[in-house]
Amino acid sequence: MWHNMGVTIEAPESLRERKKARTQEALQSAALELFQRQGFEHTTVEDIAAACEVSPRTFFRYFPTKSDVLLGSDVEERRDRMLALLAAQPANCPAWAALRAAVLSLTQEYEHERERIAARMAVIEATPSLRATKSEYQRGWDDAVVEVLADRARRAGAPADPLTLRLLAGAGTVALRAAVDMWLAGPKSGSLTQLLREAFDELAAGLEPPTGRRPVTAPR
Amino acid sequence: MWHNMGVTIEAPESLRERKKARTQEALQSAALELFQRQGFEHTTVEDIAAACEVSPRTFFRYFPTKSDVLLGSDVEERRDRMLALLAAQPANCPAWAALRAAVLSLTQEYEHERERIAARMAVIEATPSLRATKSEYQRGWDDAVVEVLADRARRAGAPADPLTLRLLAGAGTVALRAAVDMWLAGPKSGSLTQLLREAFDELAAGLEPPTGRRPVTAPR
DNA sequence: ACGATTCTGTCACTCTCTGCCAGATAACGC
DNA sequence: GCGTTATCTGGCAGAGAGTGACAGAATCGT
Repeated sequence: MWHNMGVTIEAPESLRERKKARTQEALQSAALELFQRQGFEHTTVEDIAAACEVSPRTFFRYFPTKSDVLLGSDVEERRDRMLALLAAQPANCPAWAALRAAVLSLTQEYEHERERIAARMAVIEATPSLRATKSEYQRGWDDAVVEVLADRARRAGAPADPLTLRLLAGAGTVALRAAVDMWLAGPKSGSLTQLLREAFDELAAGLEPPTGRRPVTAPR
Repeated sequence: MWHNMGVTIEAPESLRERKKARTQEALQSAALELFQRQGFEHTTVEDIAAACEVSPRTFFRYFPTKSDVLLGSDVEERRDRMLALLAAQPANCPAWAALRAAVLSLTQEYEHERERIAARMAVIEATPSLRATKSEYQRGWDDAVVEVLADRARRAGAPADPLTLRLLAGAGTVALRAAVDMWLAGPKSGSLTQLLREAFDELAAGLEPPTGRRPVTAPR
């Protein structure tokens, strides 16, 4: 009875659950469409709610802020899976390699939904306030990675300099962000996995070129 | 006539200019004090304006948003000076060394105002929306650094892979942020200059430890 | 079918931020 | 000095995000 085209639909739960899930998704897709068409700032919550025939008050029962209709939910879920994967790496595996492995295995499932991610990113990049919110999400990710890495080091018996930990986590974020940006910039850039490998390897190898002249110091 | 304790006061400009500068500074310090006492979110623009005996409407003539009273102006000025310094590095100086030199010479003047920076940072760290705005500022810095580095590479005749450029700029931001965080965490951490040197050197040397076991890949 | 639970809409409200216009104040020419 | 002009300020009105409270509707357990 709960089959569709031979694909089993997930458990029907209750009528309430289904209705909730349906309006939540309706709000998200209506919001994305309106944001793409007329921009984030020029779309009011009233517009989104009206498109779903729902009161504005109800919108805020599903999403704490207007931004969260675009940024929330699945991002955090994936982040948690990544952190779990990082924590599960063998204790004697070096931190950077563990980070690299966790990120790579997480982003493999991104590969097939470039379209959707690109659409969402386009809205975010075009809206300063959304860029800010996204940055804040990433910062939370950084802090969590620092925590997990500190745990790993503690468990392995190494002292774990806090500066080193922050540099590791921050470098991981930078590698991820740079690779995703390149990946979304055009299909010619290659696969996300390949770009990620390049980014992580480049940072691992170090940033100092073999040789060069000494830099000048500040004037006065 | 415009001397005070033997120190020459800057040009008096006009009466209007002086009044403007005075109320702007008054708004900033009143805002900081109120933010520290009762938090950013629980301080209304009306509060700040009332503390300076000014209408709320006037507040927004000095600062486009409530956040900008804490984050604006001098941050951008210092950023521009840093970018100019980076652009002025010799063309054959490797990018990472140039970045390091520019950041180090910029932050030397921070060394003596730890108190003020720490106070401001405490408010920012305690307020998610301010953390987000700060992250957005830093992102703008990243983009500008990428631009300058691309210019340098173009001028030097090198191809300049965009991924490498982003990694360099991002790594610079990470080093700066990590060092400043450590510096503000406690006076025992040492001078900011020393912390910055450590951070830049550590990233330059690379993140891969000599050896270790291979990481595991993702399940399923 | 009937209470209990949960969801939704309406109303009222705070706060940020903007446009508009009238009045105050400083700058400039004479 | 005096009048003219540019600039600054305050008050008013309003849009939009977000929140609390309450009544009614839908759904759930039995």
